[in-house]
Amino acid sequence: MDDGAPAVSLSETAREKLRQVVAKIERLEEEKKEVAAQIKEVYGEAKSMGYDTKALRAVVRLRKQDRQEREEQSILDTYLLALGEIEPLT
Amino acid sequence: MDDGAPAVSLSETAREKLRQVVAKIERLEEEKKEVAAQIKEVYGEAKSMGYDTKALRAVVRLRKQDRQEREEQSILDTYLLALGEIEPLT
Amino acid sequence: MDDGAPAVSLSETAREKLRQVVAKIERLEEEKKEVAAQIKEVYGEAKSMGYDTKALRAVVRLRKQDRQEREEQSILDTYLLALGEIEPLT
Amino acid sequence: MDDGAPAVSLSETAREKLRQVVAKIERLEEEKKEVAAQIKEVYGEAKSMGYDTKALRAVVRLRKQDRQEREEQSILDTYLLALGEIEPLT
DNA sequence: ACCTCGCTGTCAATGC
DNA sequence: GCATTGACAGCGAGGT
Repeated sequence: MDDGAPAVSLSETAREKLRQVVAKIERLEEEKKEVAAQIKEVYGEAKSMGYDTKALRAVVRLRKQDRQEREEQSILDTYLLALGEIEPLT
Repeated sequence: MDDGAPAVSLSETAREKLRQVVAKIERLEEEKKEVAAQIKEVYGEAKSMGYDTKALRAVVRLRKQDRQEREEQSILDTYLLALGEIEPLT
Repeated sequence: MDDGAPAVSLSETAREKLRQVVAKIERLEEEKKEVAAQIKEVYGEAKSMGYDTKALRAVVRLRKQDRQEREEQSILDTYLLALGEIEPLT
Repeated sequence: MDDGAPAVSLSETAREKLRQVVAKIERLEEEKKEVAAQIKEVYGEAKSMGYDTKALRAVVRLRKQDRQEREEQSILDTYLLALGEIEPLT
């Protein structure tokens, strides 16, 4: 049963703090939404310029993957180097 | 470096087992696809009978939500109350 | 303003028909859900048999792609080439 | 057959334009990522202050839903009424 | 360490 | 036809 009554009460101070937290999150989510809209816009413009959107997305995706793989590799190298498993380029 | 050569080999038995697993998954995905097609079909028939498809989908969606939403409500109420959500949104 | 009152009324016959349509859709969606659960189950079993689930999913995905794909790849190559991401065949 | 050779070539001008488009998208995605990280951070801080993160997320989600849902309700009510999901205003 | 859940990004379908 | 919206699969974080 849920009668809608909260199980606990919050002090006014706590409520105020909570409000701030939620407000901050919502503000940031709004920002994120705007940036997402801008990205969409760029794809839209590209499309109306004759670009193949799907391929364009694929390019961006692949480049991201490559970046990640390289990143992982370099951390890995750092570790291996630290462990003396590989030699630095002399 | 990845020369494309597998790091390990599978016995014939293991290969056979793998084949079976993949086959089973693919068979189930096929089934799922068929059911999805049937659903689409029903909406199609409904539409050609004059139903407002969008509204129909909304009904189904809402009924599903209603079935779900019946959890965590208590703690939630505390927060919502604190945020003044019990009052109309300004 | 939405006072919750429907804009139009439906005859009893129409209501009955509507009920049937919704029921049929919900039944099919239930089926679909079950099949999805079975797929998940297969992956689960595979995992507990020592399979690398992520790799397994990749296999299934690639096989599906192979079945479909053999398009757009050339546009993609064009883009990647333009960006210097891949090398032309010399 | 896909031998990896692009079907078409791009002029230098076109290549430059493509580069710009991709660069712009990547820059915006970077921004989005940063904002997402900030959001995550806020949740993290909230948690270390003793908030129930799950509930907090639920609050944010519900408030978003509330802001949205205020559409199509009229036709919808007709259908829901027919299905006995809601009662007519007596 | 595993598992669940939520989020994100992609793809297809529908309406304008 | 394009734009919007919804569905789905994949990934990652967080909790147990």
